[in-house]
Amino acid sequence: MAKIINVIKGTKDILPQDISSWHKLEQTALDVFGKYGYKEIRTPIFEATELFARGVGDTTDIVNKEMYTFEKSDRSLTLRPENTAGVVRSFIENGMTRLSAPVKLWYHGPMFRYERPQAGRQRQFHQVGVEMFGVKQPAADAEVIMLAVDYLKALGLNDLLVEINSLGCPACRDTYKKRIKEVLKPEFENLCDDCKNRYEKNPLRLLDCKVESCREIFEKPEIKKVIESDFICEECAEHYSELKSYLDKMGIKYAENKLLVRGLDYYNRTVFEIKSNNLGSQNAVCGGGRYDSLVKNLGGEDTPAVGWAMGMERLNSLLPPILPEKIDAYVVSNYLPEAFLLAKKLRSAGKTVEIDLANKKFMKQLEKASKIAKFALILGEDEIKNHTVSVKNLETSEQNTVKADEVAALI
RNA sequence: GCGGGUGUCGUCAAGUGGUUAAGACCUCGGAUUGUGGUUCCGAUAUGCAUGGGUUCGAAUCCCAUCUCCCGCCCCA
Repeated sequence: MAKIINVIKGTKDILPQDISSWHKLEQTALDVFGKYGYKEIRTPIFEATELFARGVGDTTDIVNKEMYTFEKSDRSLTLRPENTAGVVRSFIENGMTRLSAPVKLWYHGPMFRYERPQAGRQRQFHQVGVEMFGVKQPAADAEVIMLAVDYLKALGLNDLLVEINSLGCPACRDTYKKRIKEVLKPEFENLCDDCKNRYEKNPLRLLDCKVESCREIFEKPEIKKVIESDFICEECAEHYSELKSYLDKMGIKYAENKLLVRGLDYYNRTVFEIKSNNLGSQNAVCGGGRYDSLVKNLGGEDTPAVGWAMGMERLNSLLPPILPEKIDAYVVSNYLPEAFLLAKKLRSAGKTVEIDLANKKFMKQLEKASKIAKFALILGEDEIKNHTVSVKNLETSEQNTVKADEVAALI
């Protein structure tokens, strides 16, 4: 035998026995998002590399080490590692700025990141997400979070934790970063390697380091004071508290998490995650936030926006498995032309029908029928002669011989 | 990218240096050429992730590579 070829590391087949859950995720998205006025958008799976460098941020891990990038005719192209940049690109390019705000879009599809695979993390994975453009008020943040919770509820997922935080605007965040860096400067040499790296790249990330020695440093009073200070400016604080009051009024439970930072550069003000305890260490099913400067940074008109994405594989692993359903009927016959005609008629009437195509023995056909179908439709010499079909209920073993036209009504 | 574990049929597995690699499920065939789902009989790994090595002898020991899993980093 020839050597077999395996799937690429970090990718997976979605097999027929698992496809129903995927349909459920997609159908529920269509239903729930539709009710909020979201329209589906499908953008290409690869884009100009520059889109992600400028959109996601060229200091992020995603852009720095996780992208599948290739050259073609002097152009650098990249398999999308996430879809916000692509949707924003399309929003700008197709003049959606001119549409009456808010513009509400949703998508689902494969994303690609070159990471070490483990539970809940693949190199090709799928996301479903929403983006809302044109509303700067915190009501938009609230609705988008509400939508996420609604979607999860519609899937039967209630036992999840919503965490929120505000990163402030670029101005107040920069001040905060500077103060953190200042107060930590004398301790720099004592930080772990990861933290030294974060110190330069993303000081906000320093705060949730798990290394003991770092934790001790952050516990020092003068440092703790800076870390825990409310750095965000008045306007941002108001935006944040308004969001919280909406969530309170809607009965959406959430926890505030000051350490919630998120790794994509484009977020400002609201960020949030939805977590599960049943996912191992990759415990976030949903992540998102506000990104008011992204449209402008990508060459569009200054347009506020907010959105989120969920990992569909992670959602799937939280969903109970869907058992395969039996088909309506299996035609048991060694008279193929007649069997084809019967099946065709029933399929037109909306039934799911299969036929034995291999001319197997009667008993084998019936055995097969009992495994996969609710009814066996026996079509033998006698039945054909009399234009009848013997309809056998495979659960109750009841059997009736009826006119061929009457079969559809019985199954 | 770093650290730890793992890998025997389509699936779940026994086997820890000595001749033909248990068993179960699934699949297929027969008992059973018009009545199934129960039962009974039979078939199915010249091979143990892959490639080397040690040995008279390797699924079993050693080395390398790969996979998947777990943790870190990061993220959905």
